Parts: sequence; C-alpha cells; structure tokens
Amino acid sequence: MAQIQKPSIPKGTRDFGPAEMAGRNYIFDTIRSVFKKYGFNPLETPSMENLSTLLGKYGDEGDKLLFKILNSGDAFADVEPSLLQNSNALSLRVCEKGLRYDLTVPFARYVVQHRNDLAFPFKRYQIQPVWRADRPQKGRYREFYQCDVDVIGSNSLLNELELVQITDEVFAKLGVNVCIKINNRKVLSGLSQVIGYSDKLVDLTVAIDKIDKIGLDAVKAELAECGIDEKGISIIEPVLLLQGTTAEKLAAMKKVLAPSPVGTKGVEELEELFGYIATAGIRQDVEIDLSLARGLNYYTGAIFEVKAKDFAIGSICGGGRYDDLTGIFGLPDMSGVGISFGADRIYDVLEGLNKFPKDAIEGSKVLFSNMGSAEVAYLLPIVASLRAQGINCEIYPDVSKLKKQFDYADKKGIPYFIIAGEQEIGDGIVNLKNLATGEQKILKKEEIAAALR
RNA sequence: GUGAUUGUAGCUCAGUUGGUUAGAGCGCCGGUUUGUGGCACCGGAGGUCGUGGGUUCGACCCCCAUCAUUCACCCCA
Repeated sequence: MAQIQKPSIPKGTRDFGPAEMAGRNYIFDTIRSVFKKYGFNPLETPSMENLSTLLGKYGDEGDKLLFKILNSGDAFADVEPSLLQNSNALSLRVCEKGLRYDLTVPFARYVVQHRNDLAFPFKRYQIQPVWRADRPQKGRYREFYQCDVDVIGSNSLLNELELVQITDEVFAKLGVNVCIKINNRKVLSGLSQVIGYSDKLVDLTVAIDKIDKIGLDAVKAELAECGIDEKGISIIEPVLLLQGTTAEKLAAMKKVLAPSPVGTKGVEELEELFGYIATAGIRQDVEIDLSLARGLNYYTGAIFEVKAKDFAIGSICGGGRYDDLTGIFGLPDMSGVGISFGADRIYDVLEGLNKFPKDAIEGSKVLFSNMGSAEVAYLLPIVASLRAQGINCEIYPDVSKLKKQFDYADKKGIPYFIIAGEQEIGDGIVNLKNLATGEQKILKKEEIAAALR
C-alpha cells in the first residue's frame, strides 16, 4: 500500500458520491422540470467538437482555455520540425478536436446542421458537462455542468421575459434569494459610439464590468490606459453611477445615448423587457446593471447574470442574446437568446445555505437481516413483494452478526430493520424495528408494506 | 498565464532553537454483548512525515528543485 502511489483525479475534477449525487439530482430535476414547463425540449451533443467549431467564439481568453484533444494514431508523424518551436501552431496541427467549452456554441452548430428538420422558433434545454482549462479555485472547476435553455429563431423580447420567469421559478423552488441583473450590449455599443471610440467596445466592456470589484477610480484609470480620453470618460461616468428606479435609470440612459441609434435601440429593448417583467409577477429582484458586460464575444442584445444574495460565489447563471452565432456556421438571420444555470455553483450555494431538503437521498426504506440460508429463503419472497409495491429495500448479503448489519443500516440511513430468525419463521411473522426510536413490532408478512408507509 | 498558501495515520490536525522508539481526536477492526445498532469502557491495526537532491554527527523541522493542494488575480458557471 505504501509503495503504491495513491490514485487521484485530474486537477479541477471531482467524484460525486451518493450524498453529492442526491443533491445534484435534486438540482437537475428541479431545473429540468421548470424548463419542460415552458415548452423546452431536451438536446444532447457530443463531449467533443471539431476545434474549428469552438475556436474564435469565446475571445482570445476563451481560446486559451479550450481543452484540445490529441489526434489518435501517430499525431506527430508528419509534423515539420519547425512547428515544434511554435506550440500554438503545433497544437492546431496535431489536434483537430476539443472538449466543448459551453453548450451554446454546440447548440448553434446543431441548429445550423439540422435547420431543415427543426420547427422554429426552436426551444431546447441541455444539461451536460463542459470543460475549461482554467486554474481551479473556489466555485471554479475544470469540469462542470451547465443547464442551458435557449430559444433560437425569434427576435421577440417575450423570449427574454420567459428566461427571467424561468430563473425566477427555479430559484423559488430551490429556496434561494437571487438578484437577476440585466443589461444590453447595444447600450454598451452605443456608449462606445457616443464617446467616439466604437472600436474600443471590448476594452470598454471589460473595464466597466469590474466596477463592483475595483471601484470607479480604478475603472477610469483602466479606461484611460486603453486610450480613451477624459472627455469620453466624463460622458461614461454618470452612466456608470446611475442610481434610482429602473424608470429613472432608463430615462437617464436615454438622454446620454440619444446621439447613438444603436444605443437608443438598446434602451428601448430594456424598456420593453422591463415593461413585461413588471406585469409578470416576478418575485426575485430584477435590476438593470450597466456595469454588467460579460466577456463572451457573441452577445449582441440582452445580457443576463444571476447572483445569490446570501452567498458569495460569483455568478450562478449567465446568458444573453446572440444575433450572429449561427451566421458563423453559414446560417444568417437567426437570432437566439438563452441562459445557463451553473449547477455546481448552485450546489455550493444550497450547501452553504443549508437549503437541501432532508429527504433528498432516496435510499432503502428497510434492511432485511441475514441470519442464515433458511432465514434468507423465508425473507426473499417478502423482499420481492415489497419491491413490487414500490418500496425500496435490500437484504444484507452476508451472514454476520446483527451488530454489523445494524451498523450498515445506520451508515446508509436506512430507517427500518427487519429481523427474522427461527422464532419468526415458525410463527410466519417478522420483527420490524424502527432504528430511530428503537420501537419493535411483530407483524404478519402482509402487514409489512402498510407499516412502512 | 500572474501572485501567494499548504503538503505528517483513512479524515481533521499537533509536533517545542534541528536530537534517539513521530502524537491526539475522529474513523476503522476486535472484545465486554455467539438474535438487537447508536452510549460507555477495554484492546488493536495503520505513517519510509508529498517526491528527489543538498547542508549536518544527526532533518518532520534548514536550503534548492519538483509534484500536488488551496486561495486571489485574469476570466468565468
């Protein structure tokens, strides 16, 4: 034992034992049930995609975080020696596949490939793991699950509303208070136009996204570093500091963005969406957050982010509208919008706030003792009959001391234990013990099922 | 990719200016109780102190390297 290296799993990956799986399935089931309720259908795509499908969709930063898969066979067979100096070019030469980085891009690829078979607007949900070669830390894993809902082929902002409703309902069911933050990329574009730096949109969004973390002054410094002049910064500043009601925020933004048609469109979209939201009876907090930018390159309209109010772990959902994602794959004019629930972070939130229901583990209801072959023969038909009635139960497989069998039941959290030895067999009965109270009952075979309900 | 942090029993951790057989709690196994668990008491197994070098009469402790861990930044679920 000491000689052998302890086995391990790769950095940023995890095993999920029975206890974790109970919690995870509770989350997946809850989310899935809401997705279905809104008319979304399931989709699964392969773990790996062609690298060409993935590259360039997530920005430079995202490209670096892609897990690439070495070609099978002798991948390096015909590699020119000069390539060995350039790891970037080399990796493209020897890897033609990569692990999926999110579920949205594979979804867009799927839609383009199957465009003739789909009914549009196409609504699908997808719950699968994704992989990112990030350095792991709290709430960040290299393999984690996303639960995506997307509608593609409709420009209506009712779709955005539906995503807000879904988010609202999911977190109501999970018992978590969240804040749903909404922004619009067009507003950000408009902002960059208004200050005369429409080419600096990405720098602008990256900088103002940080305002919560590093503060106004640091953001201004970063903007200046990007080459934006004082006049531009002074135009942006009041917008970043917007306070008050949604209506007040919208009015102020409208004013600033008036010179920009795109920006004005963005404000109008926000207005319309918040108009819907006001009438939809949303219970969770929903607010406009201009500092919300989101790095993913493909968003063009609404942007969503959800944070837990009572637990610090970064965002637990993110999404937005993308007008051109399918265009990259050769199908233009197909706008989509979606949101992704981060199941692993939601798990951490539920655990941190102690919000998992107590009965999440659906293990055996009763354990049957094993006191020998005659006793087992007597019990097996009873076991089978309970199972036929939908009661989870098991029989201890080895003949051993009752202490050991009791311990086993305790550890697995099985609430009842049935003892049947010579005495019981003779009388055609069974001894049912409630392990929590210690109470014991003598029951006829037919009475067992009723006693367990 | 950048900056830190930690690495001693299955788990959580002690280990005094470097000194002989490296400790505790929990867990595990056995016994008190050969058909009645949780409690209690008694006993036991289990570690080449992450790995590889170096300094030293002597290293868990100091130095270097390496791997792993955790956290923060970047970015994100």
